[in-house]
Amino acid sequence: MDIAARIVAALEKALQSLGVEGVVPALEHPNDFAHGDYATNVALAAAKVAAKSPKAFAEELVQALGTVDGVAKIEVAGPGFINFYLSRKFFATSVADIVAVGSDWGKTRMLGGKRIMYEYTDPNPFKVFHIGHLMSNTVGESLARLTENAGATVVRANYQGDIGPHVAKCLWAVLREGKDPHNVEELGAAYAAGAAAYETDPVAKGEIDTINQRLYAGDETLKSVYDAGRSASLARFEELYALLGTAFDHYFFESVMGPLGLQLVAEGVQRGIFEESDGAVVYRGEKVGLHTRVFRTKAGTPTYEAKELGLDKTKFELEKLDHSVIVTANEQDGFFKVVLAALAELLPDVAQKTRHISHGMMVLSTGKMSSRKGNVVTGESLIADMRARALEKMSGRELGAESASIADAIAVAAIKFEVLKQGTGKNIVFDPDSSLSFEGDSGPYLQYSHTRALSVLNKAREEKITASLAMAPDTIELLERVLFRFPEVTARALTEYEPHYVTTYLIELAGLFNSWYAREKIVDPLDPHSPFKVALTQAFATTMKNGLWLLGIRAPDRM
RNA sequence: GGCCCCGUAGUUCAAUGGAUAGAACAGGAGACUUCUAAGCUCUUGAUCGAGGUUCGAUUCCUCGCGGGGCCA
Repeated sequence: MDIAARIVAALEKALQSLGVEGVVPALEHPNDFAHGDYATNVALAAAKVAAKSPKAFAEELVQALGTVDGVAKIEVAGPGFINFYLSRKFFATSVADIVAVGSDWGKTRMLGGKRIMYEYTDPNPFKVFHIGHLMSNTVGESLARLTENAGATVVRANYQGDIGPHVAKCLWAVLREGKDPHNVEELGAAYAAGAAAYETDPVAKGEIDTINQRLYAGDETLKSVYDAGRSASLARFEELYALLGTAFDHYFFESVMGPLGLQLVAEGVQRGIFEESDGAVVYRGEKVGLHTRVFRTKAGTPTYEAKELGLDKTKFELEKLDHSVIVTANEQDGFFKVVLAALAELLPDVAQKTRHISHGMMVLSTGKMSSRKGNVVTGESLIADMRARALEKMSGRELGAESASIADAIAVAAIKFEVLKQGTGKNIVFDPDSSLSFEGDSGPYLQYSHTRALSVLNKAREEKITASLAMAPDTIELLERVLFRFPEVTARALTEYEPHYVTTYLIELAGLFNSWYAREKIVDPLDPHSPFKVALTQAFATTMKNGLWLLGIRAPDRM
């Protein structure tokens, strides 16, 4: 039983002894360190039941509590809070645990034995990989790692739109303007041209619609140019996944899901779940408080909705999953509500285990990003910018052959941090001109703190000072008081699908470490506390490294 | 028009219904010639408006205003 559970158990017992029932004691970490390590408001909540003033009741409760192992002091404060101050011994033991557990520090068993699929990133071949995909990848990868951290087996999936109107728009321009389908940049330009023509030129619209039909029909004459464009796009995406630290287990494609979706739609029509309307097939979402969406067009082609049905089913046929999670931007919230409602009627067992998690959008400070307007910030260009700045900053240091790899890690860290520092659902206002920060609250700041700690540990080895908990100073550092909370943070981040709890935690931790580092000489042969300080540094480095891993950010040894 | 999300320092973000609303950036001041200055210390500055629920509201509810998104 961990310390929080011990305190809660003691509180429950004390409440019982005072004859108060039906009040569940909740523990929190006070905002202010002066208020202890844990606090409970249970006395405020129970005062009414006990018919006493909150403060008086809190005093009685503290009397009834007696002592709790690991707690040095219990105090009543403010309007009736009960504050718990943990003991020197507790923290020293905790630091020792972190050092001993190492890379497993922060892991839980919340999802032990479960098999969970995460689908995320979802870029479309024939279109560019833009910062929105970067965002989806960042959020999805972090959630996947948080899930693995809880003991589950995670299956990573990527769903890519290799058929549909966007492909037709691109191919139309490729054929017309003689673009090279092997060249990803030319494909991007072709898509922009096709999309623009589709809106403004009725003739072009007709031609594009025809190409779309031919693609669905498997027209052989389009095959070579289609295949070239598709593989060029996919190869380029693969380079990015490697850089970003994602390795997918499954790749799904819309071209495959189309026929499956049409089957499911046909089945749904027979069962009265879908209905025909004006030649198309729709699902009347109004019956469950939503809106109507089209699942099969008048022309008989499957819509995104139909393909999604096929995809959701396929996932469970392919893998024995306990849950399937789909991560997308929140512009798809409405889409998923309706599709999952239809799925709940069609395949209830699949729908019940499928969950859609959405994140905010990357919003440019200069206006909405659109490939037609040509103001798309691509994943590659953003990473390249950051990499150049990292290299510039590293120029004074001799990092040799590792430089390129370190610069990549820093670039990715800067971007991922920006995404993961805030609540998942919120939009990110991105200013392409003022580039991302390497200073203050930033990914590189976290990495830098970690490398500093490793530097200290290196020096400790040189000076032959080994980590030891024997001589802990009487003063308990704030760093210790925050380090032990790490598993609580990872658990909460997973439960709420909010990686930013990890991010803000790591920022606080790094600040405390850097402050302590500036104040104390850690490696000092003349200081009897030095072995303890080295252990504390080790505990910090371990926590930071594990925490960064959860965010999908590499922790280089040097930078 | 219908539905969904979001409004917190100048800016970008935090805050589990709790105690004095925290950081970072920008601005101002400073220390150190010691394990990486991508750092540290100090400092100026904020809950969109009106009601309601509650012992207590940035947080929950209603209405309004403002921004974003989705659907016809």
